[in-house]
Amino acid sequence: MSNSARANPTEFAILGLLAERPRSGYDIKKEVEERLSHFWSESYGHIYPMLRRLHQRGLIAVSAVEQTPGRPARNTYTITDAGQTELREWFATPPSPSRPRNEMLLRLFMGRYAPPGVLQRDVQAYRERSSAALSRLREVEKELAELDAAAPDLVYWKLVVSFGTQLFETLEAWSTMAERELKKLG
Amino acid sequence: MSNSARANPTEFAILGLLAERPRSGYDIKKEVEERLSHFWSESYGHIYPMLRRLHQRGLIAVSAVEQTPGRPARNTYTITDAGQTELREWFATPPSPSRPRNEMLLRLFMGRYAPPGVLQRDVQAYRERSSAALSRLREVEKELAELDAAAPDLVYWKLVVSFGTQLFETLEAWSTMAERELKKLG
DNA sequence: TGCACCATGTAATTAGTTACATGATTAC
DNA sequence: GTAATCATGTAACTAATTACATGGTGCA
Repeated sequence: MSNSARANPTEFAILGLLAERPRSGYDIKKEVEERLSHFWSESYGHIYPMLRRLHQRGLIAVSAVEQTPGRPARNTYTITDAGQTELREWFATPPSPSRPRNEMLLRLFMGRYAPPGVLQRDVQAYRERSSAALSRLREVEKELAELDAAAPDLVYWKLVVSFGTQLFETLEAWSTMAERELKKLG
Repeated sequence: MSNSARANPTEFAILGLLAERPRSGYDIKKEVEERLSHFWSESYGHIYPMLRRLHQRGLIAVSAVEQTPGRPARNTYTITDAGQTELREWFATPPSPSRPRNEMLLRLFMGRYAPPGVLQRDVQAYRERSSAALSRLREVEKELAELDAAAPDLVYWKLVVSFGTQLFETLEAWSTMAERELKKLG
């Protein structure tokens, strides 16, 4: 109902994080990077204007918290009841399947025009990123295992993390194979 | 060198397809859908303006081909030598890692706020899309197997397709598991 | 002295989608 | 007759990034 102009997923990423606890714009960005980075991303240039919009729409409240003197005031945003409602209503409309855009694969598809060596480097970099993401997620997995089994988020977080580990294992394996194939070409 | 404003991958998707053979804007869109859809996407609203820009920069040439009378003329675009050079130079700058945006996972991450049943439907839809993509790619795999083994593109296309099959197998498996877990929650 | 981090935000730009507009042909 | 496909494009809009601007704190 609440005629939100149009469901922008960024809006809900923010609302969802604020539903956990109040945060500043800076915190939100950090949180996205630390906990959502394997499936989500946001930039300051998107977060700050969006916070203002959410505030105008009454979905979040702001409080300027003075910190240790001299430091800039921290704007802390809290989700309102209207925001809670909006968040829950978001789930009613199914997610739009994202149109994929994998530049590395585009290059590989056009491999015929690539100077020698380039694709091997591309794939290698891809593998390295996949491996790094994988080790990071393995750590997260351990952290989750230590959480209280009754935590209401645990099931969901485990699913999200296992998505990541399975995905990056596959990407790592594919990259290794692809590197080998490309090397054969000389 | 050729000071291209900034490397826009869409530009190279188009240039790469035109390097294979001359095509119309309509053809390009179809080609992207039929052959690149598991890792790339383009819309008319992006392709047509981009074709004009590429033409202005001398990277492609146009010829209005009259067809059966009454039909609109088909604008056929051909890559120029400058375009060929540009395409090859593109490979010099490494691909920018795409920032991920998976709305289904965002919803799952915030699963605590979801009304019952919603996430199961989300994941189910995700699995169905993965399965569909997988069967499509299996067919493509068969088609590739029948191609001339000496075709210069074959190695690259096989790698791209195997990326897809391995990816979607993983996504399918994960979805099946996730559906089961979510069902347990009631 | 300099770097990393804390902290907020705006401006300019690009990327990219969706909706609109038009109209013929072909196959059912 | 009606739906799908062929075919081209523009206009309006939204999403989102990058670069810019500012300045303090704490640590090595």
